[in-house]
Amino acid sequence: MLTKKDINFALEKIEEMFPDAECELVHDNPFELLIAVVLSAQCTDALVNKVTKDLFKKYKTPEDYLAVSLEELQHDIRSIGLYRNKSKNIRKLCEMLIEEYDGVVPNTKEELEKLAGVGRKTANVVASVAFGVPAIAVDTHVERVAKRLGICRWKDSVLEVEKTLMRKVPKEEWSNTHHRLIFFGRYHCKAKSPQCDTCPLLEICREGQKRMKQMEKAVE
DNA sequence: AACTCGGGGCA
DNA sequence: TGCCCAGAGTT
Repeated sequence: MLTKKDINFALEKIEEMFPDAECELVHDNPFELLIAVVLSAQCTDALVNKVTKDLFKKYKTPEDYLAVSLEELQHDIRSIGLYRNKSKNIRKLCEMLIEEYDGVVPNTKEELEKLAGVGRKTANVVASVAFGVPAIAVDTHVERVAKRLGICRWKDSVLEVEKTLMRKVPKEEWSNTHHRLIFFGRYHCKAKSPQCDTCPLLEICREGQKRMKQMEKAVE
């Protein structure tokens, strides 16, 4: 298992690789960010941004999403996929915001996660990006990277990955950490083709060293 | 713990 | 043209 020192080394190296890693979703306010992150499940930020560019001109408030038919909302977000579930969740989400929070997006992870369509990952992203709450959002990229590097065990659940990261990373670095790991996972430590041969983290990476040894054996 | 939703991106 | 995916809800 990696030490805190190793992880700090890894995060510094990743920051050198991706100095401007940050949330790529377009958002002018917490409500728009919340909608954008809910829509982003299982599709790229670029695709979400393509949809929200027009969506946010048409829908400004929770009331706006409830003012149109479900079919109309589905049509407006259809190009991102999973649109039936997401449109229903957004309507429910907006109802809850109006009922329980007077139309204002709550600013804690706990309150956010209770909203429809909002899981732990979405709650953490919104809390940290919109409200500056210390949080580490663990998506498939972060999970894969943490497990490959050896920050946690392969069998760990997403929740365990998050807890381990929070334990081993200083709190003031939490909000930066998930963006760094997401970028690293997306562009370098890819699911199918990790680029270990050019990776600055190789010296501390459990999976990377294993792969390089296999490469050497294959040559012999 | 496994299954479902889904159009778009990419090999 | 077929495979996979920046999650969350349901069973």
